[in-house]
Amino acid sequence: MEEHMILWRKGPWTAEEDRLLTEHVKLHGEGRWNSVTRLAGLKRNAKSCRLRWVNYLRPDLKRGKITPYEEKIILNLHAQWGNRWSTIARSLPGRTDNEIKNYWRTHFKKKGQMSSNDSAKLRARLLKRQKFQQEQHNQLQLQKNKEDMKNLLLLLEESNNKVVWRHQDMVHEEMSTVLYPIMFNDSQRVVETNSMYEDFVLWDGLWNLEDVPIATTKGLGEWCETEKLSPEPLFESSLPLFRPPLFEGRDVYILGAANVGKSAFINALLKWTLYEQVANAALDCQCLEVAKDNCDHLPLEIDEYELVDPVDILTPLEKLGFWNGMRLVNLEYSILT
DNA sequence: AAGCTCATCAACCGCCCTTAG
DNA sequence: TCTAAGGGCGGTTGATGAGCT
Repeated sequence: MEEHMILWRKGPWTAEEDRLLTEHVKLHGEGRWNSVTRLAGLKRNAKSCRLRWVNYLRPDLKRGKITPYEEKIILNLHAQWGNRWSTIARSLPGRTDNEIKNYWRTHFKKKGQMSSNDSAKLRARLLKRQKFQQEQHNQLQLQKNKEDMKNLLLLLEESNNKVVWRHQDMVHEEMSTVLYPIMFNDSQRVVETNSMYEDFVLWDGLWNLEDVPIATTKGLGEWCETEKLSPEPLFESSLPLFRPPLFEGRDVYILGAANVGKSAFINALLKWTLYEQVANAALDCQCLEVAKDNCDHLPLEIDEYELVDPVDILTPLEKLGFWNGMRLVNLEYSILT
């Protein structure tokens, strides 16, 4: 009854009001906002107090601009959840639903049709990612075989064995000899199994080999032995160190360095993993850490050093074709989980 | 310099859900 | 079971400042 007689203050909060509210919360904790007015001497209603605390005074709030990485999270989550701002905010510690909502409306809402297109693309991305993850899950049974293969690779590396490549003659010199590993010397092990074929379907979908604009003289389906990788030491200290990518909660990271040559990349892949595993790793991880240096092939803007969604790299690369994908070796990047 | 436009964001509003009595 | 209080959430408004003409 008494409350109806109170003229609640509205509008911007003063420093004194902030101080009173902060003191009150320190003493009594969050909640019971209706009592704030009485106990703290504020002429604000309960909702106003709660909002002020939640959106502005809370000590764990992150100040400053939304980072590109946060923006990508917002975009992805909005594609997934729509306008469920509080749900999105839970994935961004220190950011409030109000802040995210405002950011979205400011930066994306007005783009109208374009944003809906983006949203559709993002949904497609998410579906694609989910598909990859599902594929990966389905292929867990094959994991052991791949682990064996990896071990074999290590053995091969040590014994300087021959590697069989799938070769495509490339017009561009840069692309003339880079290959992706399929199988090993027959004497060691032929890994052209159904599972490998499925893996290639998967990989081919990622890089869209059929869309490679550069002519090849050998058929896409043609397998041939072409070259042996260099027996010299695989890595200098600054060269990339690839670790076996994911698989069910295992740490995944790929550390690269600037000016990494493609052979080093290939060797690294040979040393540690298969392409599709790298692809899955990239798609499965949260972000890539990308440095500006030597990433001019990246299909997105990089400011200094930042985290990006791997999909933002891989999806455009998919359109460029497999060989351009190899340019990833020129990046300094890491995959984090 | 003045006026206008636009972006930004704090704050408010109304609806809804949960919970306690 | 009903009701009111408390609180969460998404949509909207309005003040402010920066940039442009």
